[in-house]
Amino acid sequence: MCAKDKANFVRMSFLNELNDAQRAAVTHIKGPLMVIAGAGSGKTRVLAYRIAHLIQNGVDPFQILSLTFTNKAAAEMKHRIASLVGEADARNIWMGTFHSIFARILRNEAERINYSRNFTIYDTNDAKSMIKDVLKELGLDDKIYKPSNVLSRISSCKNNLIGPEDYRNNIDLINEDHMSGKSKMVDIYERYNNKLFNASAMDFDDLLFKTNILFRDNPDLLLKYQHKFHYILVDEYQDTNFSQYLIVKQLGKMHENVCVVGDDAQSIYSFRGANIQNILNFRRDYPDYKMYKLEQNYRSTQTIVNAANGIIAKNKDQIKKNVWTSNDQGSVIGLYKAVSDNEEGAYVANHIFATKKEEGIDYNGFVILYRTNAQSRSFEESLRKLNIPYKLYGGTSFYQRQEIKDLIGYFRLVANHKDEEALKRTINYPARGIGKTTLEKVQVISAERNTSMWEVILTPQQIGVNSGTALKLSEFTTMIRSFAVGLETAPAYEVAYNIASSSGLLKELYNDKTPEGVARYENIQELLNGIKEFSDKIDPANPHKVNTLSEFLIDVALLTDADNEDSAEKEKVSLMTIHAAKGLEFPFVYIVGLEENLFPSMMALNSREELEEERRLFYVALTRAEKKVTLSYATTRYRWGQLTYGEPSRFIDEIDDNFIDKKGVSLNKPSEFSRPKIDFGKERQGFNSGRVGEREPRMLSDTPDIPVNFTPPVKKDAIPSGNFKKVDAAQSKPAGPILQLESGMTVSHEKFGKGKVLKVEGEGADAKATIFFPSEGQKQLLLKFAKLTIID
DNA sequence: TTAGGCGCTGTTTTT
DNA sequence: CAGCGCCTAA
Repeated sequence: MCAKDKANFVRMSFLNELNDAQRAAVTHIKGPLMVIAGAGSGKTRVLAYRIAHLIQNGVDPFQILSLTFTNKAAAEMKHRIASLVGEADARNIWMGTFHSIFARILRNEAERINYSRNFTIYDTNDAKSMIKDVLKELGLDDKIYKPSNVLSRISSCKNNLIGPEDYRNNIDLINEDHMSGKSKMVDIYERYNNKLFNASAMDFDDLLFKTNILFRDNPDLLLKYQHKFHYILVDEYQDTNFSQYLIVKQLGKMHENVCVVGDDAQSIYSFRGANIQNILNFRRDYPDYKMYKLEQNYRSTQTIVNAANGIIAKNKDQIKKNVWTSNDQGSVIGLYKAVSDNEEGAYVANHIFATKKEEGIDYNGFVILYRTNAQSRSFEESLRKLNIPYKLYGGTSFYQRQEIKDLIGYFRLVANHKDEEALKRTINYPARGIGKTTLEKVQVISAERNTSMWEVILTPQQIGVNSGTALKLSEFTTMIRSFAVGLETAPAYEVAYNIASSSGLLKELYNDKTPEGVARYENIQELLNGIKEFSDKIDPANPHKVNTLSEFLIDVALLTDADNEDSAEKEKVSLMTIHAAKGLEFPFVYIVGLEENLFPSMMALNSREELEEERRLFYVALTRAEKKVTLSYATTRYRWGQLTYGEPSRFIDEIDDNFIDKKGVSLNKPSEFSRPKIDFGKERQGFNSGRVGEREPRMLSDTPDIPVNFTPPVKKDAIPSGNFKKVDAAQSKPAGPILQLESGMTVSHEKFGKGKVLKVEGEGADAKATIFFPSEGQKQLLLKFAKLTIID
């Protein structure tokens, strides 16, 4: 078979793998199209095949712009396309997240918007820190103007392309601020933007905002990119915001070969400005668009598909579609009620261990999904106890760690001297006697002169510090400048290593022999190793090219450690938030922490819209599963260091009884779903002293034997939590004796004094008594918490 | 100027 | 519980 025939053969065979709707979407070449793709309906496959199909029909990969939601999705897509059309073509497609693609374009065209191509991308922490500085400069109270609130308001403005000027002219916004007592909001916004500019920095939203500005103010450039991108594809279209929508619209104007793929039922990013409206806008902008609906689910069992359909049907806002599957019925959804967050962790870990054995499937087939990152701890601990390897996605990512940010701070400052957040971070770490006082002076002067801090410390004599400090400042600027040698020309690792060691940072960490210090040193080594790898990588198309630190820095702010796929794909259980799981699939899915106020989140109970988004999130979670879903919740949980009581999530009850097995729960606790509410208001102090959970009976019928001398692989990515002591302490502390009370007894309570027992219910750990205290009235107390003594 | 201790306060999801 | 800002001692 010659190459051409082979290509034809491949094409024929991959088109045959598609169903009618999929094939129609893939082979639709010219003109706008929208693909509404139900969960598990082969959306990624359609996108990948469509791109492959375009290339096979003579489209130059350089003319294809494919926008994905995460870097990971982009990498996966490239991989798939490479297997269809070959590595060389796949590499040349413009594929990535909105943020990374347009950061790249902004760097290339930086001078058009008065920026240097070395601009820094500020992450959320940098941005918040800058907001705090703005508040200080304006003399505003950060209790009223909470930095995170301010930032999210600014962010939503930017996502809707409302700049400070527009804000000032927008009566509604100004009124809103006035009503809420935050009339200075617009001043903060303006000054914040100004400071970003002085620091030669952009926040995440700026990357999109400034792209719009760039295209608005430079028609020639817009034309250039319109010409360039003959074909545009947008994944997860339901999660794009207005700013992104407009970029796509502008770029697509010339060829109108715009393909958007999405599912309104999986829209879970409205907090980030995502707007369903964009789907309607698309219809308006391209009246002759074609729509394809992918409704056959290939991923999940009938049980899962039907349960998920039932859930989403409870939402009012949605595009009607009929997701179905011809897969097996499969097993019912499991439900487990745990008495504590730790016990929930133990149950899930044990269940995974047992299921793996039973099904002969490896650990990659399992995922634990939770609503908030903070929930990961109990699962990590339980998995470690069973020596089950796991990988934690999200959370405090590698790049967010203090020591990593410190070193990258140096890199950033070297590349962009104006980077104020980097300067603040590095100027006195390691300590060089440039303290708070000096820094404040510098900040005040730079604000007065409307310039960067770097500019100010270049001439330290002018800022009224003593000569010793002035000397230290000029030593610092000299050092930073010396680091810049080779930034654009030498291999990244050489420059990076020199900075790490000459700045004194490496030594500082090396000298710290505490366990945390050692871990930090190792993390720095890991970063340096990563840079070494980057340096050594050879581009086959350009083998003599040097990979510089400047290039390494370009995308570092946009990386999350989910993108650092482990080189060796060792088998591991995945732990992540539901948001992070979007687009992924696993045979066995555990959705945990299904409690009111946690999932749905307490923050989302104020409106129908918010609750519906939580419900879509639950829908996304369910539809990640291929074979089996297991739900769990805990009746008690530590939140913010406090023991709290939870009720089962409403979402559990929203699942049709045919698809869920509630036996495990009702056997333990017949009255669970109608458990009387207990007012714990006054007893709270009492609860703090007692710890629950750890010593509860496990209630597991299938608890596997735990291998005693299983040697755990040392896992770098299994993040040391350093928090084991506390758990162990809690475990070894025996539970207070549970008194055998009977009604009629007189007892004494630490806080409430003497009281008379009226009623005793339940047994063991769950026993509770109704007691009448003359001073307090009638109380219901759980005996395992209440410190009671029997008087007679 | 720095380090360390104390008390206060939020409590979601992410590029 | 964590991360912070504020205070004090050296």
